[in-house]
Amino acid sequence: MVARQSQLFIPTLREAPADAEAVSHKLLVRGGYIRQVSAGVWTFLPLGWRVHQNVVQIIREEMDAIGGQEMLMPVLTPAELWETTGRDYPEIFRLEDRAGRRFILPMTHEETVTFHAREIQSYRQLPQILYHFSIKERDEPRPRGGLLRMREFIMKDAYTFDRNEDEFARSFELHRQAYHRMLERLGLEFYEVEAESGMMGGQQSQDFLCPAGSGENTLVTCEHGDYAADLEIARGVPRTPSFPATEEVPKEVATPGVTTIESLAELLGIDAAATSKAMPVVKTDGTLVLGLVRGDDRLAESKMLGVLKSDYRPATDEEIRSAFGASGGSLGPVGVSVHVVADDALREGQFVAGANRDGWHLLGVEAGRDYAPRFADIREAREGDRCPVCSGELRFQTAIEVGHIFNFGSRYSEPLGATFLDEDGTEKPLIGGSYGIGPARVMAAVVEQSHDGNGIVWPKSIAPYDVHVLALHGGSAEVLMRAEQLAAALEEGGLDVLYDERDERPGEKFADADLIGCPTRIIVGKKTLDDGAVDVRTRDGAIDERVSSSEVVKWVLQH
RNA sequence: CGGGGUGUAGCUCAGUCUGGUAGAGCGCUGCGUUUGGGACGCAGAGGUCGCGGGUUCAGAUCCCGCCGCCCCGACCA
Repeated sequence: MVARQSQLFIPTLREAPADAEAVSHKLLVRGGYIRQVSAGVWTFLPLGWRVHQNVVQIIREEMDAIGGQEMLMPVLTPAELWETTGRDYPEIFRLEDRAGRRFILPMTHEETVTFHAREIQSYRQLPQILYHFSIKERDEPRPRGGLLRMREFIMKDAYTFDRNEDEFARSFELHRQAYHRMLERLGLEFYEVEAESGMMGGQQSQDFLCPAGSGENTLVTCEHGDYAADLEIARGVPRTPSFPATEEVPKEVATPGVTTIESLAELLGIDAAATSKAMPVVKTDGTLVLGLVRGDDRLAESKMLGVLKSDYRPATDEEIRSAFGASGGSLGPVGVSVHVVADDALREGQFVAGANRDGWHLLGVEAGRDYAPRFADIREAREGDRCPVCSGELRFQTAIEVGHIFNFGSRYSEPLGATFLDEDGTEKPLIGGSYGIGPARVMAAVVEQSHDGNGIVWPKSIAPYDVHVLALHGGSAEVLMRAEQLAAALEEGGLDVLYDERDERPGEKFADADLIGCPTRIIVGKKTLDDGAVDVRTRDGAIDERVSSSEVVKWVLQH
């Protein structure tokens, strides 16, 4: 049935809501796609739900194509299930039923799916690919940017179960390829990057990032296209510092009142890159570790997390004082008893370092000679770095993480006792993987990448309607009749048609059509009625031409 | 959780400093004119000024407390 715009709930807005910042947030609200109910909680209005469903369908088709089996797991989940695996995150919503039984609203379904996977008995039943589209609840400390970070959202999460890591690698590869296919069909520019594995220490963990005007990730790519990574783990090659004269042994220099790299470099008249910066941190087990990076670099927290294999926090002033005998601005690696993790950039050359004595620094401090660190890549890549593969220039872009796939091994199957009997007769835990993608974030990413000053430019694959027919009737019954006939004929041809027969002025209809952003627009008005034609134009502006009424359906189907 | 901002009509906002009848534009309803890029005229509807307490003859406005929302940071399987 043709969708008659006068009867639909498409509340378009002339102005963007005052609290919107991201383009996708503004345009989706203005276009009548979504509305906010509370912080991070959104309703998909009819138009928005159509797009969401289109995204879902593409994901579903690609999942089914690799043998995925769709199912549905519940939101309401007994708390014990999560207690068994020891996942205890602050962003989990908790609740009780009337009898005091405790439940959680899960943020993901590893526990539940593994609970079911206990019914897998034999290697003969492997591998398995199970997935569902379900609502996730996360008590996010700070939701933001419309659909970019929500507290309640729908995610497609898939789970694989395999006999061993080799078999798992095949399941993982299937998903990688499926993700590439779905994102291509969704019309997104995306990069698959190695993801931060953090505390969970997944062996394989890939993120799918879409460059966008807004987003929470920073995508680092090489100008030559041979390197892409999330900033959190990106490796960049920093410039070579210009070093001052070398010293036979570290030489003390008075630096009264100097506690920042800027003032240190200025006082000594040297390159900030020829200094080092000490960051004392304390691991969960209470051990103090000194992180050391070049003066012009920043410590990359997730890299440090990977190196220490433990959560950590900055040391307090008291801890610093008792371990180094000096305060924060004067710390260095020479003569200290704590473990030193030095960034790879400090391997070669002599650097200025704190002397562990307030108001003093050391010139000519050389790793290996003056202190024995453990070297690691712990610096955050930054503008001006060169590509680690080809030395090309690195680019930094804001990006949206739309998907994440990773290996969770036996992280859940062991505690939940999901084992199977292998060919050799031994009982083994299932090897699992998780594969998530958020249709709402996909929508936001598409809008971020595909819009103009007037509104959204939907790709054909997920547009709410294929064709937007505008009847510029101005009271003319004949124009209305012709437009209706055309809309019906297009539907007949298998297209989804949004038919604007509202009693509005042309300018308003054009503006709304631009905002809503259907790929093809057909304008029926008095102007073209006489020569039995209509005006057809594509939302991306590529085509704008007059087509004879009898040819329109064919035209649209062919373009 | 720290920092900043904000809350007045459906939307965007003025009014708050300096207390005294609650406003504008857009939108909405009716009638008329108009009709290929957000028209015009006339007549109308619509607000416990986020919530609670206090000061005052009088509070949108001053004071105290709370809440919502936005941005930056922390956090983010």
